[in-house]
Amino acid sequence: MSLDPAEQRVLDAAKFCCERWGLAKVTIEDIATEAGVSRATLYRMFPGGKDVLFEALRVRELEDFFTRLSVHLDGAIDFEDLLVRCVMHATHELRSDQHLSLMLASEPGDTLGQLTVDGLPRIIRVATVFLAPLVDGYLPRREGARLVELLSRLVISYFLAPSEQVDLGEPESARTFIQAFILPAFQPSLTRS
Amino acid sequence: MSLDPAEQRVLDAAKFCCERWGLAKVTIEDIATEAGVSRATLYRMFPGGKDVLFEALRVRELEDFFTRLSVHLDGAIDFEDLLVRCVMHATHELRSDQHLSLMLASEPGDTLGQLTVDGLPRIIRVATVFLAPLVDGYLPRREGARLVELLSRLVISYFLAPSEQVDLGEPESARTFIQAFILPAFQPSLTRS
DNA sequence: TGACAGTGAGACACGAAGTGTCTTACTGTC
DNA sequence: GACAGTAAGACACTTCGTGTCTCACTGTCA
Repeated sequence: MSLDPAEQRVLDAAKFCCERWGLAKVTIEDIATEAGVSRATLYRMFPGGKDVLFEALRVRELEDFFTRLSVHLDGAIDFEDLLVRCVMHATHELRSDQHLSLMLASEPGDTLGQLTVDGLPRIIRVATVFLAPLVDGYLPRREGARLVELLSRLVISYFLAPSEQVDLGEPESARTFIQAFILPAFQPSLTRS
Repeated sequence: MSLDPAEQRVLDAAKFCCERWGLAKVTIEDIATEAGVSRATLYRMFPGGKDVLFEALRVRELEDFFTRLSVHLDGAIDFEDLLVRCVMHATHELRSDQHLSLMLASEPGDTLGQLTVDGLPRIIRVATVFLAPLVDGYLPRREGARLVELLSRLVISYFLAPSEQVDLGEPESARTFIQAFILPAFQPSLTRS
């Protein structure tokens, strides 16, 4: 979870190299050089090499994402407001993520995989860790997890393929969407509004 | 000299791949795939592989450069005007060259080498081929070659490291420069002004 | 001063990937 | 129907990246 400064530097270097050369062309050597550490040190920090390193990078990025998101959720006045803020600011975060758009442009296949197929379980896991406490007041634990998963899938889908009907980055549109498709499904389980 | 369309496509692909991944990371396979030809065809076109291919690319870029430059030199009214236009538009070309600035940013070492150490003789050679006919009316052949070499070196130097004193992209500054440092050296050899 | 943890440098074997050449089969053209 | 040009892929060879290991060095604590 908590990484020391040297490990953070290595992850920064990995991110930088990845933007510069693309995941497919980066070598451990590139990252070590960029981070100013030796290859030996890098393997000591991330035993398993490239896979483990990029796994750690994705987890860090994801945690940063939800940390930034959480800031916008604090002032939510009720359940509906919480969900609207959630999908809206998550959408904004995704749209303004430079690294993500670079990766989507240069290596669509892998990056899409990280958002949909291979990476989605992790996204949902981290989303649940961060958001579950916030919905805990409104829904039973199990229902909360279902909700977080549903919202994660929807936000990603609407981000990747924007809809003519719905723009989850717009407050009104997001509110209408939440009211129409989300709230009804969870109304029966609500412990308070 | 004259390349067929397929060879042009391969060179375009090489240029594109080079911008995307950098010279160090590009493979012959990447270029062949990008150009939509097989590796065998690529080796038939450029026997010697990567070295020969990128050599051909540099020559083509250089010829394009001087072809574009020549357009601006046609209306020169006298020797001084010719030289001023020459350094000014060459400077403009260099400054607005997207590919060049990408390469300078991503691989400064190699790119600088192509402008100064390894690549300079070729630059001077091509410059002489293109510009000698234009100065032929004013200077003996041998003096013309000396002049072209001198100007090439100066334009590149001022492009790479801009001066506080001189901006060869500015007409007045370029004229003052030519008058002060170039014309006096070649005045004695002038066959007409 | 001496144990100690962390690091850089580099050797090493292994496997993956890129290279350059070749053969074969296919396609369109004259 | 000969022909030129090409894609595809097999091939041996080389280079490069990987993961592990050892050793020497450095700064930090006792």
